Amino acid sequence: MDTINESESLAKYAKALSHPTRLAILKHLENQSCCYTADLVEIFPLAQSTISQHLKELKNAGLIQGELNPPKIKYCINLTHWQQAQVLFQQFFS
Amino acid sequence: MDTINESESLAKYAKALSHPTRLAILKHLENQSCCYTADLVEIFPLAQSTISQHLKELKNAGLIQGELNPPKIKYCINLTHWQQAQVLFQQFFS
DNA sequence: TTTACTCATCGTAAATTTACGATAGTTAAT
DNA sequence: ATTAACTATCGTAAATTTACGATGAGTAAA
Repeated sequence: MDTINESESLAKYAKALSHPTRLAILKHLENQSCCYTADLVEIFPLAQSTISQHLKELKNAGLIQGELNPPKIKYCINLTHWQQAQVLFQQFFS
Repeated sequence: MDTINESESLAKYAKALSHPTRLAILKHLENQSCCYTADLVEIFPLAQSTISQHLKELKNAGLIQGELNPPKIKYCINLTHWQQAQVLFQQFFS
């Protein structure tokens, strides 16, 4: 990956991490490994649609992935991109 | 620092890093150690006011600091907060 | 004091983000 | 086929972000 794309990817990941709710969702996914939207709606004082929106952004950034488990959707961390983000932040700060 | 403040700090740092221009500014400061606003205006195809705005956000996030060097202002990385951010991201991804 | 230089701030417009309630879609069970 | 459960999407309003040009503030030199 060239420098330009690295920078764009890093900005993309940083944006995904730039909201406390999304950080908390990721933190929760780290502990639980996976969870459903409804679990998060119970935890956070936010509407279901708002949680869904945050999940969508995390998914678009590549940090999580949704696995169909009808009628639920099980969200997990996307380890590949997660580790890529880890490396990019690490490189950036070193 | 407790978990709540850590999360807020991390979100704040992530937000500062969430724009490619700001990433590039920080990258440049890493290499040059310091620079002036005018230097950045020459490098980036953006108005001076826009650069100044990005610098203000980086300063508010604590990642850089401005040192008066009249009539210029020399911007440098704030090593204390920089390292704090580094640790927070590192902790988050581990 | 005037001029020149550097940078911040103001005012503003367009785009994006964040939140909500309401609605639609999907699948399993009845 | 209907219903129930779970989640995404739509529509929308308020807030924030990003960009610009214009203006203002501060200092050094003439």
